Amino acid sequence: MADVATKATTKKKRVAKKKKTKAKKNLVIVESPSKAKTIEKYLGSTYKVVASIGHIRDLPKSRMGVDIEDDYQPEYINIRGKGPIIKSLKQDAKSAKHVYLASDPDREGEAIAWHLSHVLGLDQGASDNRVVFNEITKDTVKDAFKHPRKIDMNLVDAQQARRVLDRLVGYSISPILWKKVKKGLSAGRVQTVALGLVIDREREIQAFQPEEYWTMDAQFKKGRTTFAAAFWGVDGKKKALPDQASMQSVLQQLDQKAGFKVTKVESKERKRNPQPAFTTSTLQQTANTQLNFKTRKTMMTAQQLYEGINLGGKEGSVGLITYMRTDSTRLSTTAKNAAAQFIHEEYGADYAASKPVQGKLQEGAQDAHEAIRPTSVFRTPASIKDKLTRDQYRLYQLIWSRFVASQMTAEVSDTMAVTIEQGGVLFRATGSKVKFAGFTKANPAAKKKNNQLPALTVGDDLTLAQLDPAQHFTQPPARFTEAALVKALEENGVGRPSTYAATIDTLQKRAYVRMDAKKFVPTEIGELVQDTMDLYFPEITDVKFTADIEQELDEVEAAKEEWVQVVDQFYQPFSKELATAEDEMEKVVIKDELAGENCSICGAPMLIKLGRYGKFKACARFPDCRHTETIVEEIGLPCPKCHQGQVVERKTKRGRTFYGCSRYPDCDFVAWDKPTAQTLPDGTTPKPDTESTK
DNA sequence: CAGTGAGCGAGCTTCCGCTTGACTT
Repeated sequence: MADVATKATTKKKRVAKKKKTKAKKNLVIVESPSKAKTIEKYLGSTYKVVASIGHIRDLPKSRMGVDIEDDYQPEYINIRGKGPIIKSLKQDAKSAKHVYLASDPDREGEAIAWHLSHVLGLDQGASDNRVVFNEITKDTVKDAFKHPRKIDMNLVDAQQARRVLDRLVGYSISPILWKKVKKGLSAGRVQTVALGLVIDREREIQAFQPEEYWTMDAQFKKGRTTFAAAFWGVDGKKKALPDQASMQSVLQQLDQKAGFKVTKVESKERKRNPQPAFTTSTLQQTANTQLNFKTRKTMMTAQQLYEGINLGGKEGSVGLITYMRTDSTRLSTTAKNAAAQFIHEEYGADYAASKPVQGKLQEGAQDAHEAIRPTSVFRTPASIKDKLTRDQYRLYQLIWSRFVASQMTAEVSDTMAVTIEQGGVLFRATGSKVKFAGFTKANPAAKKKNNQLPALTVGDDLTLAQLDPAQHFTQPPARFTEAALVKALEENGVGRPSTYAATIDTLQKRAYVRMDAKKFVPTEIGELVQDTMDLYFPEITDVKFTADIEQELDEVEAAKEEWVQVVDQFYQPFSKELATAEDEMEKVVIKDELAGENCSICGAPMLIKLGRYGKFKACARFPDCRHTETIVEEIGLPCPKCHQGQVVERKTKRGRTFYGCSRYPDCDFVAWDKPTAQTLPDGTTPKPDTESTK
C-alpha cells in the first residue's frame, strides 16, 4: 500500500521536475576499485559501480569462531576496518533501483556475493542478482547483465568448507606449538607445506654424494676457421669418462698431431614455440630471473600498472595491464584480434600465428580472470616509456612482449650435428642458425644463444687446434629461490595468486627460514617445528593434502557432497591427532646447555640458547645480566696477522660469509676468502679471484 | 666486512583468501 503511494508520488515528482531529480540507478558491486571504474564506463549512466575491496565478513581473528559441537557452524563478523565501506555500501544499496553482485567468478567471489547479500539484506539466493564475467571487455560485461542468476550456494559452501578447514588446522595446531615449543609460532595447510619443501630440499643437499666425471672439449680447424666440439664416444658408442684413468686411455688412443675426418653430418629444422601469456606465478618467476625483482616488488609494481598511470592527454589515468592475480593463460577474443592486427602491421603476416599457443591451465586453476596482458597492445613499451618509472617500464615491457609473442609464429632454426673421428675416437659438434625469428622479434629476451658451425660435409679433413680435458663433480640440487618456491607451490596447487608473496613473508617472520644469497635456508627452529609436524600431523605436511581437499571441494560444488560432511571427515581423525599431540608432545625444552665457559661480565656460567637466528650464548643470570655472545665457527687455523687468535667464520649483515680473527676488535684481520695454511704470513690473501670480487 | 636473540600484575600470539589502506608506531 505504502509502496503504491510512494511510487505515485515519485512519479509525479519526476514528471514535475524531470531535469533536476536523479533517476534511481542500478548498483553494481565488484571487488576491486579500479575494476569498478572501468565497468562503470561500459555500463553507462544508469549504473553506479562500487567496490567491496575484497571480503567484508570473515571468522573472528581472536577466537576459533567455529562451533565444532554444532556442525562446524561458522561465526561470521564484519571484518575490522571494513566498517566505513559496509556503511557506504548499505547506503548505496538503499537508494538503488536494483543491486547486482558482480564479485569475481570463483569460489571466493561467490562467497563475497553471499556475504554482501546478507549484509545488505537482499533476499539471499532467491532473486537473480548475481552477475559474472571473466574478462573485462565492453561486450562481455554488457552481455553478462542480460543473464543475472541466483547465488550458487554450492560454490559458497565449498568456500565455507575451505575456510573452516583452514581455520581448524591453523588455530588448533598453532596454540599447541606455543605451549610446547615457543610462543608466536604457527602452522597451516599452506605454510607448513611450503616449509616442508624448503627442508626436504636442504636434506637432499646434505645427503648428496658428488660424483666425479670428466669432459674433453676440443677446438677443430677447417682451413682457417675453428669451431668447438666435445668428446662423445669410442667405436660408434657413447662413452662416459668417470675418472682420470678413462680419460687417459682415450688420450692414448689419439694422435693429436694427425688428421681428423668428418664422418657424419645431420641437418634438421627445429621449431620453437612461444610461451603463453603470464599468470601471476610465471610473471613472478620471470621478473625474478630477468629483472631480479622479489615477488613482493613484482606484485606492487604490477598493481601500479593495473590501477592506472597518467599518460597525459584527454584519457587521464589509464590502467595498462589486466588484473595481476590470476591463474589463467586465457585471453579474450578482443585482445587476440587486436594482437593479430598489431602483428600484421608491425611485423607482417608471416609472424602472426593462425593458431596461437593457449597454454594448459594448471590443474585446479579457477580461471576467474584473464591472463596478465596489456590492456591495449597498441601501447608499446617505447611509446609510454617517459610516463613510467624504471621498474614500471621494465615490468610492462616484460608483460607486453610476452603477450605479443604468445600470438606469434614459432622461431625456426637449422640445426647441425657433426661427428668427427680419428681411430675410433668420436667427437661431436652441434650448431644452429636461426632462419626465421618468429616470436623472438617481439620478445628478444626469449632468444637463445646459438653456436654456429662452418659449412661441413662428410669426408672433410680437420686438424685439432686444442684439447681441454677437465675434471667435474655432479652438483647437488639448488636451494629454492623465491621464484622457484612459488613455482613449486603452484605446481602442487598449494596457495593462490593472492597469497604466494604472503606465504613467503610468513616463513621469514616466524624465522623458519632465512635468506642466504637469495635462497631459502631452513633454521633450527624451522626444522624443529617441521619434525614435530611430521610426527604428529603427517597428513598436513604432505604436499598432496591440498589436492585431496580440492577434490572434496569439487564434490561440494557439484552438489554431490555436503560441506559439513567434508569438514567432518577431516576433523574426526584430526581431532584424535590433536589430543595425542596435546598428551604426548614433549615440552621442547629449548635446552639451555652449558656453554662450558663463564660470563665475562659477572662470572656466572654461560648457557647455549636457541633464538630466532639459531644458537647463541647467554648468561645464566638473565635477565639480571644481559650479556650475550655469538657462537662462531673456528676453521682451525691461527690468525695469520696476530698469530694469537683463531680464524673464525662470520656473516655480514647481508648474509655473506667472511673470515676474521677471534680477537676482533683487538686484531682486525679480515678476508673474504677462506684462509689456508698457504696464506701469506702477513695475512693478506694472494689475490682476490674473480668470483669473490663480484 | 663484525645483527640479532630471551614474557608477565595482563591478554595476546595463530589460519587462508579476497582487496587496498597511508591519523600514529
